[in-house]
Amino acid sequence: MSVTIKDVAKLADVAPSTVSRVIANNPRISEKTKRKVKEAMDYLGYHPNFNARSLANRSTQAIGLVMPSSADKAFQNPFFPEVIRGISTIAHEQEYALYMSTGNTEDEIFEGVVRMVQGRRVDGIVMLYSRVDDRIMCYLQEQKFPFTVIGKPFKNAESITHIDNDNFKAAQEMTEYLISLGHERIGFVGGNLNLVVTIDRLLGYEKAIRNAGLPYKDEYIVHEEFLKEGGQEAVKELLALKEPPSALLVIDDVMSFGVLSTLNELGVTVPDDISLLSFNNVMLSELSSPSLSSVDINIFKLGYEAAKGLLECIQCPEKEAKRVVVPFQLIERQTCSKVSEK
Amino acid sequence: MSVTIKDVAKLADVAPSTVSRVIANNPRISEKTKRKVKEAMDYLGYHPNFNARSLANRSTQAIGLVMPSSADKAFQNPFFPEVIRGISTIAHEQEYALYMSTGNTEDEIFEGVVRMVQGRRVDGIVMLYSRVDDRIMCYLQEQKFPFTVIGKPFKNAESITHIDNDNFKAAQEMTEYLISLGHERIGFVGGNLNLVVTIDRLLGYEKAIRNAGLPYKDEYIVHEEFLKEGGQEAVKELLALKEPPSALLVIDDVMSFGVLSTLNELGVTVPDDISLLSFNNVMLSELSSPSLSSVDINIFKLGYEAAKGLLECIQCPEKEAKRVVVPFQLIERQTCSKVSEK
DNA sequence: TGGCATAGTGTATACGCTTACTTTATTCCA
DNA sequence: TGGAATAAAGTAAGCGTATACACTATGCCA
Repeated sequence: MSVTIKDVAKLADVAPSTVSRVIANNPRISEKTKRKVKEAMDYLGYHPNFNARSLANRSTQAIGLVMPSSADKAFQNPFFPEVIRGISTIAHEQEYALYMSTGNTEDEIFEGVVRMVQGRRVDGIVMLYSRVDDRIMCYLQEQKFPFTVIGKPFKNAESITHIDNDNFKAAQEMTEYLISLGHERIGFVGGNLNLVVTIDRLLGYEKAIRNAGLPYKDEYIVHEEFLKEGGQEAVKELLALKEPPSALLVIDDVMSFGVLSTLNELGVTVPDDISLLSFNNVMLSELSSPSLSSVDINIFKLGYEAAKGLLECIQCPEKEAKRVVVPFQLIERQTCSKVSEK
Repeated sequence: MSVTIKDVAKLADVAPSTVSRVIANNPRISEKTKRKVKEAMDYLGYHPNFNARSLANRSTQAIGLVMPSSADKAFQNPFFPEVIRGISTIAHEQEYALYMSTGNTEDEIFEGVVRMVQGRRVDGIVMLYSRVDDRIMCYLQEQKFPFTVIGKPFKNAESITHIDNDNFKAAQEMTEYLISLGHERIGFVGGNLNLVVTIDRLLGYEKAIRNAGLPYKDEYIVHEEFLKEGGQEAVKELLALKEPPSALLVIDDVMSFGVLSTLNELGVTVPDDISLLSFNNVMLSELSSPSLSSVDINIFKLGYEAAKGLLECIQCPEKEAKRVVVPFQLIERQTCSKVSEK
């Protein structure tokens, strides 16, 4: 059917193994033969069959991506395209292909991962999120299958290569920044509490609040999905407090969009009535009005480093797990201002 | 190393071929043997090796997704996660895996596709976009490789299975809708003119304008990337006209975000000063303020049907190409109003 | 000139699975 | 009871590539 190594060998008048060595650019083959074989390959339009190669090789030249449930609203977050861009950049450099696994339920995703791993479809996996008590991560560890995580693993973080921002520090510094603007009542709008990133940022927030000697109030802490319905309630509750916050630290730009929209409907002006500071600096964050002040967490680099780390794991399995910390940077736009004197 | 069909065969005391037939659920195997073999499989934790299977089988149980250049801003459009959700739903149902191909340049993408196809990594491909004179599509046709397209192929549309909205009609109806609100000066903010969808919608817009006996003015037509920088200029130009439009038909919600933001900065109020109507109804479109009136093009279904069509192509290659039209629906929110009397 | 490195190629087997073909066991009817 | 028909399982040959090992030719030195 399609042209194989044997066809090339016949045409170039060499043995199949020689052709194989030419493909692998084996130094034991003379330049002359290499040229001859390459001509034959071009002439026939030969392309190696990856499946055969994988079988003989025990390597697939593919890496798997594990995304959150596609039913989850988070799936639509522009974070993912950007992180994938980072991953695919290095994957391309090293001629690795990308395999995707998603599903509507957690079970579906798990099942997909098992198929990837056991079926030897990929050489390693990048987890695009880190949640508390993740079944998939446990499974991968049990199987001793190479993987890296974007975010901090909930447990065994020392033994798992992971790429993360220092979310604790970031949240702390950002809270301090808000405090430096004169805000004393700062709310925290978080997302899914099962995500480690939520926890880290909340802790950083708490640290800054306590360091500054401000009261840490539970009613200032709110966790919601970013969608309008949920967010609306949360924001209303916050504003209905006797002493409503004058600034909000929001865990994600998309969530900020929702918050912004709700505030707008309620007739609250940002940043005059309330300041807003969020994380991620996704491409859209400059498109809202007012445009979002946001912490650039360098999503591209998170992806790039995660894939790079994974390829290292694959190539030298005995290498030690490491933690890569990607720097963050505040991008000031229009949603933060000094607290207004009343 | 890992457990193979032979190990299972040995344990179950049958021949490897029998095990293989049990996996394929071949009716020629008695129920008794099936049970015995399945027990052995469970006991050993057996999972078939996909590569070996692909090789023997000449089928991979995987489909490839071709996305636009990741350098392209369009890559970040929430359209893609949603379309992928549709694809992955049916892929999961039929136990197909998803392969992704992206790259920073068109060449990289092309190369990736060639590797997918020639390397037999996938059984078929879904093109997630349709552009004018697309090299990849030509290549796939030449190779007679199964593929489907989301959007309308620029040429040979009859011979390529594709899933599309009736974008011409949609744009026409939406323009008519704006006209019915009393608007006579309607601008069109398009995106990349290399995309077939842009062309179709522009033509629909033109049709409606002409049908209504309104003047079709080139200066009302603008094409920009959705990012702030570009969009800003375009919008400013439109508003600087002697007779600026009172309504804008925008090709994409994300672009609308940019437009909205620019208008805001310019002190133009939506929808009082100018109405805005866009396409796609991505999840974010309700999160802007005012929330976007948008045409729901049923992105999920586009993905679902594209994958379904592809699987049909793969399973019966002689089947004829077909066109699937996914219905659209206007979602009225807050960005359109009757033209204000002056 | 014989022997021995060394470079360059070829041979043959394995990777794990599918499947056409064969063989064996069972049933059933004349 | 013999033999055809059928059901069930086994044998073995690939699928396309990689690679350990074997082999040949050449050059070099003693």
